[in-house]
Amino acid sequence: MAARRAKAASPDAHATPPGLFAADADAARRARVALPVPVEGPYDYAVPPDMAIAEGAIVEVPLGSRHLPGVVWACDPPDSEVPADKLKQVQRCFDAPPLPAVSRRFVEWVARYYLAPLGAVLKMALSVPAALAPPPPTVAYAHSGADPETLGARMTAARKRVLDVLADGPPRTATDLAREAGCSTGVVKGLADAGVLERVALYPGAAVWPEAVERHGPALSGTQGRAAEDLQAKVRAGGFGVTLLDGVTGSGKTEVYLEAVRAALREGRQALVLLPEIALSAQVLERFAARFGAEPAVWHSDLTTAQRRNTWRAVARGEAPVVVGARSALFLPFPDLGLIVVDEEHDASFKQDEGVPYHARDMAVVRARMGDIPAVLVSATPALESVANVRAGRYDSLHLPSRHAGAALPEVETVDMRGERPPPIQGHGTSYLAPRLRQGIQATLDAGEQAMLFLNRRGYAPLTLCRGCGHRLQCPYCTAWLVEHRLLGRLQCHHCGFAQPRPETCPECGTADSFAACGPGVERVAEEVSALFPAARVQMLASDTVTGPDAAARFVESVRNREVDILVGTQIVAKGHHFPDLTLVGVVDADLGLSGGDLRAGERTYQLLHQVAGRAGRAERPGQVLLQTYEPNHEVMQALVAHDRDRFLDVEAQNRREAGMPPFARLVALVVSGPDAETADALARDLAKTAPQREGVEVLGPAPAPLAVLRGRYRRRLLLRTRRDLAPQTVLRDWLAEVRVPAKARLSVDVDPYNFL
DNA sequence: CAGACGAGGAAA
DNA sequence: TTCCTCGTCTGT
Repeated sequence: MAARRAKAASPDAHATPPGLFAADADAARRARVALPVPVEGPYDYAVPPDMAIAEGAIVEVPLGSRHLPGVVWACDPPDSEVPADKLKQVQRCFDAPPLPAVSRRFVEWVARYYLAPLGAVLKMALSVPAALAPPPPTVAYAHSGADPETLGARMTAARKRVLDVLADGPPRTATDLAREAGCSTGVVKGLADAGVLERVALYPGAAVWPEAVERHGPALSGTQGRAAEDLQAKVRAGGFGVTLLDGVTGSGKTEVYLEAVRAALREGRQALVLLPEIALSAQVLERFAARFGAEPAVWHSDLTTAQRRNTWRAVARGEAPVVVGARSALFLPFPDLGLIVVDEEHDASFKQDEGVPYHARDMAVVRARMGDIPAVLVSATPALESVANVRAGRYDSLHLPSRHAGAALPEVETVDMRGERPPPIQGHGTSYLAPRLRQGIQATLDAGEQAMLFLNRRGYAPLTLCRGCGHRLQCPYCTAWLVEHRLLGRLQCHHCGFAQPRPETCPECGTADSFAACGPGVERVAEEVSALFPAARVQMLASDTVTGPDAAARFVESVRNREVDILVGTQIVAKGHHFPDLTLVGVVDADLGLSGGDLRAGERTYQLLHQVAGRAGRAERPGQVLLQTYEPNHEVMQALVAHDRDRFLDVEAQNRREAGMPPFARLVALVVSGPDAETADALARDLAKTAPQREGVEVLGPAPAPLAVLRGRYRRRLLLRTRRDLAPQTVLRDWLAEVRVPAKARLSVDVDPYNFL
């Protein structure tokens, strides 16, 4: 209130630009500051009289006993209820670019949509505390523009070389110039002292590459060219719109969207390309670099602090034209973003599982809408959500046919495991490879080609049981079996990280040496393959055996160089590596992803197996794919065999519509957890009792979560389902306002859940 | 989130 | 009694 009066009393208050304080306001000015901590809303602070501040400014404020960075959300908020004597003072304003208005509105929108505290979302946008202090600029040297002769500067051969080197290029450091000119740094410094060169501040950051815009990529085919032109036109015109760019591997979709990126650069605007975290390999980045002639700025979870700081600041200053990043790149402070591309848009890893559970593909669309710019979603196997949006006319679509017109499609067959039980191998025991798959591998080896076996299950065996009493080795903290990892010599829980060595005796009946490994993991399949094909070189690959990008790159090299005959791997072999001599792909258990209560089980299995199948054969060499399944008539298998994605999507859409499931309805998952079953049950019951009752809204559950105990906490699930045209957030807010969550219990809310555990 | 604070257990 | 761990609370 005091602030409002002060402003009204100021004679030229009306002349103050919106978002700025009246310069001469003598009463206490207030700033409403959003903090990167999960408090419900922004807090108000007093602004010292001599401090200049505007909305979006990043400031330092005290909170409790510590000092935190925060973002000015509003200047002199008219509705402040906090009494003036409670206000603490803004300490200082960081010398960093302000958080752009679009970013602020975006943060706010994400928080409201996912029912997350504003601060929890802001934290993602302020993830780089070190970036707030200006980095010490590097000193670089540029032509001062003065004529050496008028300055009376001596012109030695070395000095001449430095000037020549500098003539065709940007300012550089003394070290760089000296190296290029083949002299000592003293020469460069001498020129600067003489006034021929001037010292300029060079901010470390992502490369700026003006020439990239004009660099031409490979020639595009007719369809590709038309698609590229369509996207470029959208980028040039600006304005919000979403386009689904859909085409199989080898259809040139990357080249097409890079043309759109180029158009954004030509407009002088920034472009963001989102990729699933694991796809951000050196390989992919090299491809971008090759295409643009310079490294794009990169953003993912394992950057060093220095890289993070440099990239964040470069983006904020508008100096990073292209950012290639994982989902969190969405929260970078782009001042003038002109395009967002989401590659592999169907990939489930775009949904964040912990913290604020946002979906980066969906939020990319929201970010595009707020920035009034186009978004492009790219995939060979688009998500049903995206396809439904195209069919409903909300998104445009561009389809790219395969460059090799069907020739590259591998032949996909099912191996019916009901009829083709794998016979045990002499002296080895259970087998997981049917005779037909074994023959296929043999034929591939005979032809001098490579084979790959895919099983999306790490370790040796998913279950270990006692032959004496039937006891199953379980995680002490989770409702889950311990997975044997024979290479590591221990049993692991894949949910909480618990690990123990394999016990000597059964903890239940005490029998020694009584354990039996049940079911296959990649390690076990690799073992079997080695026994079946002793002459072949077998390589096993799983996320826990390949550590870091270096190991991955070395591995790719070894397969390319024909140092491996048979490759056995999990998920990580599915992603786009091109192995020209790999002609057979065997899927050990194609049904693996289909069980369980996941509404997208079929869709995901299709996407994964499609991607794996795409590893077989390339261009001139036809590939073969064998799917071992107990359900050869399942629509997923049928669609893969017939290469009929659209029919699969039709069936899947029909099923979802009939079941009243997304994308034809909205879901919010509520997971209740507590230290014991009673606490969890009590809260779940309370929630059920107060469940909203109205048209188009439905509450399913409570039911024990599939992982009924996780990390020692007991879990119950409820599911809120609303009609597509209703906002579940409002319903949920009203509902949750009625329920008191006891201190030791927790309630987590997941809007648009993808994880049904 | 991170620090401050208080309850309850083990060591002394 | 003290010290420490763990869990709960609070922040303008």
